[in-house]
Amino acid sequence: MSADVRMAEVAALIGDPARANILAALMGGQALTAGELVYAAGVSPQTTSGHLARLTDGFLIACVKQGRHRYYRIATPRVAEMLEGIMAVVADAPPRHRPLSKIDEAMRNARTCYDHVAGKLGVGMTDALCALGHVTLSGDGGEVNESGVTFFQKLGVDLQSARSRRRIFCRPCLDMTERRPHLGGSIGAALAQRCFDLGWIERMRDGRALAVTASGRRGLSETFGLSLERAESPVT
Amino acid sequence: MSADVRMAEVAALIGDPARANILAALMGGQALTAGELVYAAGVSPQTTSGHLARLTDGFLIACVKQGRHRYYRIATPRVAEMLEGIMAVVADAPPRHRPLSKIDEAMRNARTCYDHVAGKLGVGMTDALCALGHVTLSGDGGEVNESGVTFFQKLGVDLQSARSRRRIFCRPCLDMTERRPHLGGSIGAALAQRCFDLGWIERMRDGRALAVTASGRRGLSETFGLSLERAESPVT
DNA sequence: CTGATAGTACGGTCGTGGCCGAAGCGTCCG
DNA sequence: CGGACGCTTCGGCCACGACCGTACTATCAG
Repeated sequence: MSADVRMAEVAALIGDPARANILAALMGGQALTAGELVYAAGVSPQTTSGHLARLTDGFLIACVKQGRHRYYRIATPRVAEMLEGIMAVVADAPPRHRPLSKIDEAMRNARTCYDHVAGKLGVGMTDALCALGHVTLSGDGGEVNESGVTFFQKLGVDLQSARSRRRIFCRPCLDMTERRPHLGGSIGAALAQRCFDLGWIERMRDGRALAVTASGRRGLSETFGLSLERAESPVT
Repeated sequence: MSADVRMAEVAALIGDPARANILAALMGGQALTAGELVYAAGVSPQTTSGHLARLTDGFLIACVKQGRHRYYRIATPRVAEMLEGIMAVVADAPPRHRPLSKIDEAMRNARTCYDHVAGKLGVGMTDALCALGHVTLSGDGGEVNESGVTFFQKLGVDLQSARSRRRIFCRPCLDMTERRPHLGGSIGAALAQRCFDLGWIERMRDGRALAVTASGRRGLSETFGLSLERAESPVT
């Protein structure tokens, strides 16, 4: 009973549009300053500050001071997973009025989803991994096959740190825009990290959207057999 | 952007105490009548009815009419997983004021969590499965080992229907009261179902709490090596 | 020191939404 | 058919909380 009340409190924190915008922005995986979050929230600085304080009190986000800036980030991976869960329900249920074509083209192409890759690129890589038999995804879970272990090691993905305890974990994360699963979990995070390290993808200046570099285009084509639309060239 | 607004809408639905109580009650896995949910919600029938309408509109719960009753249930497994995610965050973060000793003894001992077993019993079974090497759980995922496949088959668990696509899925679900993971996912559901079929556990009259029967005590002891406290005898 | 920028705290206004009483439908029973 | 029951709809009351204007506290640059 008491736990239900706490559930309501947490949900109510997420249930305000301004706060939801803030959390969605932070789901990009980067820590952002209060000022940047003012822009994301779409309300005044004072109001945003209040929201940030409440989210911090509720342990949904954490704050570090740095000079005269304060950087906010999602508090824990568990919080990120919770938000993914909500977004999955949202993406799932409703052919509601707008089919949300207002989302930025670059965002739909490639973006981060907390700590892994989403959008057309994320779904494409995931499809390739499944098609090549490296990974098997079911409706609500998945696993890395033998060939996948070899594949990831050859690619230089750090499987060690991806095994949070004993075994690599791998799970589908329903893509908000594509309405199909992309690779999440610790293996998804490790793969994304490796793509950054290889210089295949870079964050665009708006933070969450990703640009595929020239070497990335080559690498992704050779490794995953992906041929990417011209659209992802670093326009901005 | 538009997706964030929808996220806020869904979260706001959960963010009301009365509605959170309703959803928590339905997380027992059974469909309940509006009348029963009035009791769970803790508000008047009219108000509850309004809440039920809003939850239905938001696709979080579904309703079937049956005679003069209306049975409500969680709309989809995805919604259930979302709620589990929120409860995991709640159970995770806070040593808040009350260490919630107000929860019913029977509930803490054994209860359903949507479609699988939670509480001391659920955690106990899960620990046993891990200790015997049948199942491996990591922080955010898990898998059934070779010996586990044999074990479950011998127990009569329907592995076929537990493979939602190709492979059995298995994941940890953070126990609200025990603060440790118990077995969730489709394999958790199948195991719970088998325990019901074997007559090892039964729902107590309040719906969510479970009673371990005499044969259940025997079976759980032989199969999992669990020795249960006397407390779970069907008191009510 | 002054001025500029980043961020927070306070106080008052206002709208959304939760709540209940009363009343309205369907369903079942004798 | 009349009445009880299950549940919903309607209307009005009230409060919580989101919002902004103003004012305040850090940090940095010169």
